[in-house]
Amino acid sequence: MGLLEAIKYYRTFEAGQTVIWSGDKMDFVGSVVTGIATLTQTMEDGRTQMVGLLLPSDFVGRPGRDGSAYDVVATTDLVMCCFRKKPFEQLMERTPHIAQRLLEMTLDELDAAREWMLVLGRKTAREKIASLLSIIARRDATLNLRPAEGALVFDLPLTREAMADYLGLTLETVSRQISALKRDGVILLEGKRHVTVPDFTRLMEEAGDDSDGGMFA
Amino acid sequence: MGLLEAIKYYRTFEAGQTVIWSGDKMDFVGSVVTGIATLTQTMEDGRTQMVGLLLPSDFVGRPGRDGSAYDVVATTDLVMCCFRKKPFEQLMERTPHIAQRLLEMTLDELDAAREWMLVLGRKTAREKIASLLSIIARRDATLNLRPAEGALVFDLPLTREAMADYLGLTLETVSRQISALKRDGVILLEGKRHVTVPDFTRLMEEAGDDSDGGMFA
DNA sequence: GGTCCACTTTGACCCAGATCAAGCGCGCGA
DNA sequence: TCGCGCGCTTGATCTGGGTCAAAGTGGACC
Repeated sequence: MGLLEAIKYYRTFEAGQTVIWSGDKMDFVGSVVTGIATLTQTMEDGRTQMVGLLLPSDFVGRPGRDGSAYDVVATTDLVMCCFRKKPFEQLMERTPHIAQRLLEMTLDELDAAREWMLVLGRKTAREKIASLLSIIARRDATLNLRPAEGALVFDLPLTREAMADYLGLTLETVSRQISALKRDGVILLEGKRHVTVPDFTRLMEEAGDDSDGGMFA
Repeated sequence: MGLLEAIKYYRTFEAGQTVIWSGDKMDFVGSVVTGIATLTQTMEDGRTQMVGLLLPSDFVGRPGRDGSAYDVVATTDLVMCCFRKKPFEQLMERTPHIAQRLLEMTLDELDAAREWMLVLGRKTAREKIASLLSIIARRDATLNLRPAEGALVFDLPLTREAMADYLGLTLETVSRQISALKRDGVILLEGKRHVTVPDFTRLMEEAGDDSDGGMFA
């Protein structure tokens, strides 16, 4: 929509910077252009759980709600494309296709969240790590249009601690399980972050996700 | 919308009956009228995780997808109001407000799913049980328009096993923690299912949710 | 080149919750 | 009325992952 073009603007954030604090008023919505951000919830005693991983093209914000329910943090340098909420909402009223597109994206996110509930509730630490790696590998492959054949290679966009927050584990357990997967030849590591997956099917099996890799677009 | 009225029909299911199997083609969408249904995912080795609890007014199905990603099971006798998918989708094209309303509901579900990710990933067994009880109490109170003051009374709509599936626990742990909450006076039990919460604030504290009970509409 | 600091790995030990195994109680059908 | 079965409780034991502690990277900045 050209109309959206007219009211958009860009914001940039440095790695580590908080985009929005939970509870803050949020007067814009937007989407990630480049970089990675996370959505996290925190309990009073400091326990935290990541509830969303925002990659390029993902939508941020909630039309019809004033405050953010989560902390949004840039984990890498981040560029976002933003729209002030008011005009965006008005535009949505007048342009049905925006709501329909947004509905589709939200349903995708809901599916991802439910997939993640299975991971959090029922998988072992090793399976959790394998699940996260396969999701990152898959999304990375689709974003960069690399063929999902043979060895997959990518960089982990998250620290061990962020992975732990995503998976409901401690950073020590994350580190141990990654070492174990490396020892067992499921992955190869170069430095701390650069991962090679020689056999994606093997990784899927380790994730307990067997069957094929359907499920995600 | 009167147009929706024109194409709706009702289906009933008995407690325990499966409404849709994961992977099946689903040629309708709909919403719960009375009774309770669950959305669950199952791994090949039989581990299961509930990923949604459908109470009256909740929407089932996904416009724009053919198969169901989850098992949908009636846990009580169930009445659903259904629309064949094709006409519903066509109607959605022509009637923007339906998509907007659906978007709102989906965003609410997404929030609930994210809340649940915190429960699954970071809470202790006792906190998980308290969280589930407080959610059921809250939804029950809003549905039945009882004032949320003084003692809350409700019936558990789930077996211990279903609660375990929701919470990522075993049914033994669920049973033990419910006994513990009873012993500590957080709840009173009459029979296996009838619960009285003498002090809702206390329950919220046990859930680790402190602060007030905002969050849900 | 050195030193700092944030990130990571690894080890030793412990505990919440899983697993395995009996029993209990209540509703239902014969 | 009896007994059968399903849902639930309770106990004993085991273990995956948490906790606490210490050391190993490596890159950024002087």
